[in-house]
Amino acid sequence: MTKSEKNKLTVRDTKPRDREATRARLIGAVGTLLAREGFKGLGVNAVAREAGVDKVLIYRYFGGLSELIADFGREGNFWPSIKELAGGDIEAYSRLAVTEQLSLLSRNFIRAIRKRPITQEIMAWEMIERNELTVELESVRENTMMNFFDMFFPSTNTGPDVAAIGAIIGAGVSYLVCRGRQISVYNGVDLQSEAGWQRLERAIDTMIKGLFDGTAA
Amino acid sequence: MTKSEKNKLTVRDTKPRDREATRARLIGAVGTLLAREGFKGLGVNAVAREAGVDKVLIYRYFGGLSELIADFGREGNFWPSIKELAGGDIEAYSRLAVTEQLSLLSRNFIRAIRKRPITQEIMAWEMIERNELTVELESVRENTMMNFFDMFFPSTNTGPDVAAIGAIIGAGVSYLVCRGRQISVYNGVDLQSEAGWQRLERAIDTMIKGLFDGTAA
DNA sequence: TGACAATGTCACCGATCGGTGATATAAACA
DNA sequence: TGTTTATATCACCGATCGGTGACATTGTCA
Repeated sequence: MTKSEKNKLTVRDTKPRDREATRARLIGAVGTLLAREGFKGLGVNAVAREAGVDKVLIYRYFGGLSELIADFGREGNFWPSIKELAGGDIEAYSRLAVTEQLSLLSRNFIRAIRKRPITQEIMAWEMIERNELTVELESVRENTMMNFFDMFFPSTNTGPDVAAIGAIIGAGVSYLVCRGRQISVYNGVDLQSEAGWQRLERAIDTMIKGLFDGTAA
Repeated sequence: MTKSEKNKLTVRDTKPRDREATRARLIGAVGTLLAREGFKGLGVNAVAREAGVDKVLIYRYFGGLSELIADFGREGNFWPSIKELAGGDIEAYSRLAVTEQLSLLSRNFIRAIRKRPITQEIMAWEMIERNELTVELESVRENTMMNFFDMFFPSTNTGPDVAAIGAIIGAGVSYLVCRGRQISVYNGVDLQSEAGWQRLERAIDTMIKGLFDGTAA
């Protein structure tokens, strides 16, 4: 007896027929898989297997894996908001001195990135290829960061180039957080201990403090 | 007539029998493929195809793709030496003031990384997985950077934490260089123009200058 | 010359990939 | 009740992957 013949005789046990629930299962599976395996094993077969659903439903309900991933990207809170970066109270933040603002921004940014493993995975994958998730994160990030800097540190012709400095520090933090997933020491700093990250926070504070002391305007 | 039978009748045109040349072709193919396609398409089939050689020779001569990649890693000049980072003349570098030393280090580091596309590719891939190439680069980098900082900026209990600051800036530069391969703007800074990189160099100089001005020792 | 090792080519294996057509089942509706 | 439609499952396709065994060719050495 072939499998086809057997199929016609046996009774299939099917999932409850609920399109929305199935869609949700698939979207959830993308997140689970991304957190557990990373981007590398994110294919139609793997996602369907993880969701406990047939892969053809990915094509039927989303059009393909790209669109499914795009839907997943739209649902997530993958990048900190302006409010989160400001520490929760934008009004209070705006009344701080510039050095305190930058210092607090760095601290909040570090915490925001460190507690988002999926964001770390996406940032790592941004280095390799562009897909629906990475372009989504790219645009959200660029908009958020630009709005934040325009709002609190409008560019002037005098004084330090705060945007460029923010780029260096933001990029450095992003790199070190992602890197800390694989190695423990970078340039002698422990990336996997709280002590190491406090060291980095203090170093950033030192740099920020120096910017507006002494000679600079 | 089956292919096997046909094989026995036809005369194969073979490559010159030169083990070392074939090894070199394979190692070279890894570099070519890495530069053109990146890590993603780096498999036994692709490498053998690129080298114009049968893939079984990868196993016979190297034991596998891992060992081949490791051999490739050992041959390359993927990370700048202390001398290159110091600007070519270690003696002259050691006589500079600390701020000039750090400023020059940053500038040389940026140039060293920007002109090494394969190093960029490896750094990007370090975020995703650890393999023979990434661990090779990791250890070379950590040793070089640590030796450099121990040699010129021995850690003290007073003054700024130069190692941590170097980690932030080095990581930031690494991130931005790799990122510039995919996108053009990060936090408002153009990563694909010389003007953008000059902006970043100036921003780094500003930060370094502030460290030893004013209050800090 | 003949035996043997080194070098290179080829066919094939099982696994996995993205993708699709046919079919079974349940729910909705006439 | 019978028909239709949406939902879910399965078998299968061709391509590619890493990996291996069989075989052809060349060079070496006794």
